[in-house]
Amino acid sequence: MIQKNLFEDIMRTKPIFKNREFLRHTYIPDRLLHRDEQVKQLARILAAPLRGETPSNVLIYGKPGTGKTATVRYVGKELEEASKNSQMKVNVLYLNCEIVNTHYRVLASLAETLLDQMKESEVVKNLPRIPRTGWPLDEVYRAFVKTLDAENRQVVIVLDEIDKLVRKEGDDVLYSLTRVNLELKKARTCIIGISNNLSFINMLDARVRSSLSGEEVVFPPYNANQLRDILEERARMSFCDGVLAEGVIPLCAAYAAREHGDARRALDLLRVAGEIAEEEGAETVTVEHVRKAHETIEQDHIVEVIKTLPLQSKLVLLAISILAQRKPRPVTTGEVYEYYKMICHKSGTDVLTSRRVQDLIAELDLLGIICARLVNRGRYGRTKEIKLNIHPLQVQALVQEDAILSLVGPEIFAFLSP
DNA sequence: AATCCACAGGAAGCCCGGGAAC
DNA sequence: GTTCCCGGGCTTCCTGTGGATT
Repeated sequence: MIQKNLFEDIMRTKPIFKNREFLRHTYIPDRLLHRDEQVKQLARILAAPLRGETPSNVLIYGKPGTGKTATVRYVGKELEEASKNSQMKVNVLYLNCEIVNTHYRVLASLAETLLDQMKESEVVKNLPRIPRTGWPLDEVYRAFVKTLDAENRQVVIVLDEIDKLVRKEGDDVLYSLTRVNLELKKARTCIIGISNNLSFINMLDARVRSSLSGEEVVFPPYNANQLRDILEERARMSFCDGVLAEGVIPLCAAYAAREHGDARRALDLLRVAGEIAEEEGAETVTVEHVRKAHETIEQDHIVEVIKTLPLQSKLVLLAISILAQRKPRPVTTGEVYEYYKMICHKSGTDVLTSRRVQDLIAELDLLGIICARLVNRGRYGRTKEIKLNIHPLQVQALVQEDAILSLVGPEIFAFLSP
C-alpha cells in the first residue's frame, strides 16, 4: 500500500518550481535591477585598466542584501571579458574576508586564486606555491608579490566584508595590500573593499584610510517597489507559470522592505513559501504560504542562535524557560538568578556572579530570544521583566542537546521539569 | 520628605588561552 | 622554546534609579 501511492501522489500534483536555483542569493543575475547607478559608477572607475591606467581603490558601502557583492561580481566579470579584447590583461580576485581573515591566509589565498587563473600560462611553473601554513609572513608576502608581478597586467582585488580584516591596530594586511604597488614592476593592483559597516573606516590607520577611500560607492536599501521588480524577475525564471497567487510577491517585498530592504531576505522568503506550498501539495503559492515562510525563517534563525549559545547562556535561558513555564507573569532578574544557581549546582557547573548573569540576560535580549523590559516597582526595587520569545519546551529541548549538559545526563532535566 | 528596595549598569582589574615576536 | 601581548570572559566594587512605603 505504501509503494503504490508513494510516487503517484507526488506525480499527480503539478510542480511549483521550474528551477529554484535562481532564488538562491549565490546566483548572480545577468542584469541587475535598480543598481544601474552603482554599476555605471563602478564601471567608470574600473575602466581605467583597459586604458592601461591604474584605477583608484574603491570602498563600497551598504546594508546586507543591497546587491553589493552581486554588482561587484557582475562588473568584475564584464571587465575580465572586456580585457580579452584589449591589450591590457585584467585579473579580478575575489576574497570573502569573513572566511579568510588572517594576514597569512589572505595573501596565500589571493596568490592561489591568481595562480589558478593563469594556469595556462608558461610563467606559472617558476612561481612559488605557498603552503597552507608554515612560512614566515614576509616570505609569504614576497611570494605573493612575485606572483602578482609575473606578468604585465592589472589586478583588481575584491575584499568582501573587508571590515572583518580590521581589529583595532591590526590592519597590517590592508596596509601591505595598499602598498604593494610600490614593489611591483610589471603589474598594477587596485582594491575594492566591500563593507556593510560604515564605521569601520574610523578604525583604520590614517594612511590606509586615505589610500583605500579614493572612491566610494554607496548602495542604498531597496524599497518595496524595487524589491517587487527583483522578485518578479527571479520568479519568472524559477516558478512554473501561474503558480503564484495574487499578492504573494508584494507581501514578500513588504516583509523584506521592513527588514531594511534586504533582497536576500525577500528571495529566501519567496523560495521557502514555494517549498512550503510544494510540501503541502498545493497547486499555487498563496499569501498564507508566505506568512508561514516568514515564521519558519524567523524560527530557524532563533533555533540556530540558541544551539550555538555558550553553555552559561544556555543555563540562564533554561532557568528563564522553566520559570516562564511555571507561572504566567513575567519573571525577574532575581528569580532567574536564584533558579540559575540551582541548575548549576545540580549539573555541577560553575556558578557565575549575578553581575555577569545580568550581562548574559542583556545578550539574550539583544539576540531576540527573550524580551527584557526595565521596570520600577517602587518599594520593591527596580528589575527587568523577562519574557520568552519562543515556547519554553522548545528551549528546553534545544538546551538538552548541548554536549556538556548531555554528559551530566537527563536526570537534571527530569528534576527540573515541573 | 525621606527612605529603601532590587536591581541596572559603569569602571577597573584579574585570569587564561592563543597567537606573534624574539 | 620562551616571552610578550591581546582580547574575552569574568569578578569586584561601585554609583544610580524611581516610585511604593513610611
